[in-house]
Amino acid sequence: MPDTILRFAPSPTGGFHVGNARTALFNYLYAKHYGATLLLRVEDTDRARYTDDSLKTILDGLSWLGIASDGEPVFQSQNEEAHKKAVEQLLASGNAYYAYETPEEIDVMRKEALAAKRRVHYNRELTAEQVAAFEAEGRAKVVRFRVPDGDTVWTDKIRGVQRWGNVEIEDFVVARSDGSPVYNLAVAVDDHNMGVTLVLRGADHLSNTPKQIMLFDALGWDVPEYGHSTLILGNDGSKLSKRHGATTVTEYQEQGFLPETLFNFLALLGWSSGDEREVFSHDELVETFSLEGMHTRDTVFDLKKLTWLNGEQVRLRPVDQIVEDAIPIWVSEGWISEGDVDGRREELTQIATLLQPRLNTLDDLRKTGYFFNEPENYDEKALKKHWKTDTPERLAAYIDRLEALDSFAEEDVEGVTRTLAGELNMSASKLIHPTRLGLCGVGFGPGLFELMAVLGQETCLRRLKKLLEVAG
RNA sequence: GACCCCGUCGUUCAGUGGUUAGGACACCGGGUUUUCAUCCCGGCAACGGGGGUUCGACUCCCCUCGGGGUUACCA
Repeated sequence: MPDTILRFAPSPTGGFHVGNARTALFNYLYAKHYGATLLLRVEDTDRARYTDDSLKTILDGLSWLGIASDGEPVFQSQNEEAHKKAVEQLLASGNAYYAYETPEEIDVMRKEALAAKRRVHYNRELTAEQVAAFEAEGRAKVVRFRVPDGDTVWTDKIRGVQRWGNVEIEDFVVARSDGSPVYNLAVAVDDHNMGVTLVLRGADHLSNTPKQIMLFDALGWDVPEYGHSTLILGNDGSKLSKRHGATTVTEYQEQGFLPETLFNFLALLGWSSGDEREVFSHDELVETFSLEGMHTRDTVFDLKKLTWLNGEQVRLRPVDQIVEDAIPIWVSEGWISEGDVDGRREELTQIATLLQPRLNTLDDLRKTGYFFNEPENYDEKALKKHWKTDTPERLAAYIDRLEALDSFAEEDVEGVTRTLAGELNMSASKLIHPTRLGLCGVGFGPGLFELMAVLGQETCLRRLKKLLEVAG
């Protein structure tokens, strides 16, 4: 049994759409799970829309996600000779012909075809005189594939037997009037030349498959196997596009989602393990993946679930990794500088430890300025709720106690807090809430005592005194 | 319009002839906690409809309805 060769064939004409990323992921998982080869082919034949930037975005996205292909990428534009040769072969064997219809004529033919409920019939049998006349006229000609009679059938690895009546497919263009190859031809030729044996792609390619199979047949080549996964939908049920919000890997990366989250989430969009597990690591996914788990039902991209999953993945990361994630964000906020990092690593690690359980996205790290700066104002709601008439007096007493502490470790701070509360015959929360407000400016955050220990005695005292001044 | 794909809670996955139709996200309660988050407990909520087949259908078949995709000298 020959090795399975897969390919991922993005077209660098824009961002790295999550749907494409998912296709890449399924190919990758298949390759890793079943021990196949995954090739990367860059479909750069649309010169008008191609950009280097887009190619870089896709390549960066793949490596960010941890999706590696085997060997060097193939650039479709460099296979033009092979494409042309195939077109000539098709012409020579009578499987393709020159068509001279003008766009205007095609327009009319389409309307007729629509009215007659059939496909467009192009003139397949031009006489030598007609050809000479068109040439003399200087009419442009394209090469069209002569779609044979009968059905095109394949057994889809995901959907089972698929049958298309060829009458539903009009003679499609394989080479433009400038001689350049059109998509389906280029794909068939490249897949053949790269030795591709299994094409795994989205359901949006379902209608291309019979065309490509016919091309393989006409060229006398072995037809690869095909498997078509689902479509990713927006929340209104239509194919996920810009109007639904973020659609590219890059955007999610920028919003603070982790690569392992996308990797995990994308896999769940069109595949499931069969059991109830949903949180997977890279290795678990490779191990658990199977073609049998692939779905045929389109799935909606649920941002809420992605966010939840990201929280799960954040909690799975080692805290040192969270520190690394946080550093560039805190630097960009101006809270720390690159130079600080090495000297403050222990402190930063403590902060990350407190933050990790309550992070949904890395972006949440941008709301943690109180670890680095004094609050500039105090949340009004929290102030109203926790600032009573006797609060200043109690806080003053609390400050005295804190000032007297020799050790500012978490348990010492907690001890002195509870002791004072006991002496004043009140609940510790009467101290805790105003203190949090003074330290953070907001009414929520990590456990107060661990927070205070990380901030340190001096900082806590300074901030509490300021609060007393401003609010008291 | 034609062709194709799909049809279980709002979303998602499981269920493959006999189940109180299960899990997750979201949502709503409750517990834990100094707050938030985490965590724990509980609740809400679905087999689109109609015919068959069968002793028995969410599961099989047909029709219908609904949603989506494709219908290019884009990829």
